[in-house]
Amino acid sequence: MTDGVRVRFAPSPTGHLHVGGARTALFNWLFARHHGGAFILRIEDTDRSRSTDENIGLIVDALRWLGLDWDEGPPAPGYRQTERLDLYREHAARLVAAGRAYYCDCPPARLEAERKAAEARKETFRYSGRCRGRGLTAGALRLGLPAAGTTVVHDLINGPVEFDHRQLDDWILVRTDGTPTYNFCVVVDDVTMRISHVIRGNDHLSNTPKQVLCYEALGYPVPAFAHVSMILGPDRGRLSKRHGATSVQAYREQGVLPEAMVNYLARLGWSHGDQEIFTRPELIERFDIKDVSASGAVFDQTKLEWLSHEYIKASDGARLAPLVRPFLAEAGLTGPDDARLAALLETLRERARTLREMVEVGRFYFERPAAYEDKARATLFTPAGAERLGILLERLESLEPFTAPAIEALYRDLTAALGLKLVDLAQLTRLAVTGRTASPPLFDVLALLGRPEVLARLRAARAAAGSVS
RNA sequence: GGCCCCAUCGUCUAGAGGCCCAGGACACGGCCCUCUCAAGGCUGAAACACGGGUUCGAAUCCCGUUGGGGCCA
Repeated sequence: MTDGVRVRFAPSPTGHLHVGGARTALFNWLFARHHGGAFILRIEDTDRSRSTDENIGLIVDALRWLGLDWDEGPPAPGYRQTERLDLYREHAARLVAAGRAYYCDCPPARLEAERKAAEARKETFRYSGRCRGRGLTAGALRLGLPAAGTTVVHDLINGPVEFDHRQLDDWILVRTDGTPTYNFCVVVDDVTMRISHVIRGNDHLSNTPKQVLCYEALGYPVPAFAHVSMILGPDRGRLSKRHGATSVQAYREQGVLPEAMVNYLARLGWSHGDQEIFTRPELIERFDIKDVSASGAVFDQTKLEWLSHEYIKASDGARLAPLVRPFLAEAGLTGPDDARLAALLETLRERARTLREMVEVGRFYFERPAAYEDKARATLFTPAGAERLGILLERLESLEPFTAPAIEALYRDLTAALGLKLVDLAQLTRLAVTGRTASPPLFDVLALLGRPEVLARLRAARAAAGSVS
């Protein structure tokens, strides 16, 4: 039955969209699209102190940037837990009525003391269940679990995982103050949204048996589960801020292309033979939750940047131009019109891993060099260098047409006439025009810059070379 | 501490008992190309955590150990 697939991504809006969350969202989305099912976005904002509307906006933006569209969810009403409190209350009441849940008035201080005592005896603390059957009508609501037996979670990634009921507490569904707990909300939400497959982080696997028991107590069918491994930092610990950028937004700001991010995240813990690069349709077609790895994966920014580079190389200047604009502005630069910008970017795409790098590498296109690389300046801007710049200035002034092939011919002729190597004049010119020793092919750069600009830069360089000596 | 998950090159992974003295990719080294830097081509180094089983045969199955992660607190 592949037609009833309904999956969800349920972030807590307590911050940016984390790459781990993004990957979970992606796997859900791919699963839904592969099976022609529905992808639902739900906001788990019961932690009001840390959940903000601003964060919801951030997460929504990040998902949109990644191209993960949802079939149900915000801005439509009813997809935020704070809007669903009645549902939780209603289901809690049903469990009480069915005798599957009971109230407990054990003071937290006493439970805490028992916990400490158990710890001192090196034992595992488990709530005793002493309030069960007392017929209380107030307090914390607990789900009565079977005292013996096991619950098996049939996980699509990890296989069957068995949990012994003796290890499980009668867990709290609703706190004494009336607020439902996270795990209970999740069950009620998944049930009422008719979720068929729960694809989420590995960190929820341990809570799953309790949830399964809750589904059963409620008389609902249990969905299929797939627990995706966590994303790790270089030290194999949970990926956190101290490892560097962890939010999707941060990579977006670095100028990583969204399709690269998606491709990278997809390949992190999932694979399809030896294939590394996937188009979105390929991803949808080939994705199978069963092929997702059960082990944790280290986030490798270098590989992400390699993919970003691959996608940048594959994009033409016209596509890149609008994407680069914000990065130009950020660098305090103003670019030319789209057509011209596109032409410039053509020479940059093989040399930049990110959009931001593109601006750095091509900076000279947008402003005259503010300085020359020191070392090169010392060896190239010599009296002889100044003289050669003078000759170049003179020749270039009358060159017709001012195109890359013509410029190259001029350089080759002149090089031979002066008994030099092409590299000698090329590097001298490169430094003069770009301020650096590395750039896109020189003759293309000169042609793109145009004669007036080239001459102006050569003159400035000649002056600088003259002042050195 | 108890329970749960995980374990192939530095990293992401292929591998579902013989095709593997382990393949691909990133990163790294070398060579080629070349006006520089890239890109590209070729090439090199680099792994089955350990110990027991099962089997004619194990990276692949089982058990244990170690290590890492998670949940409960």
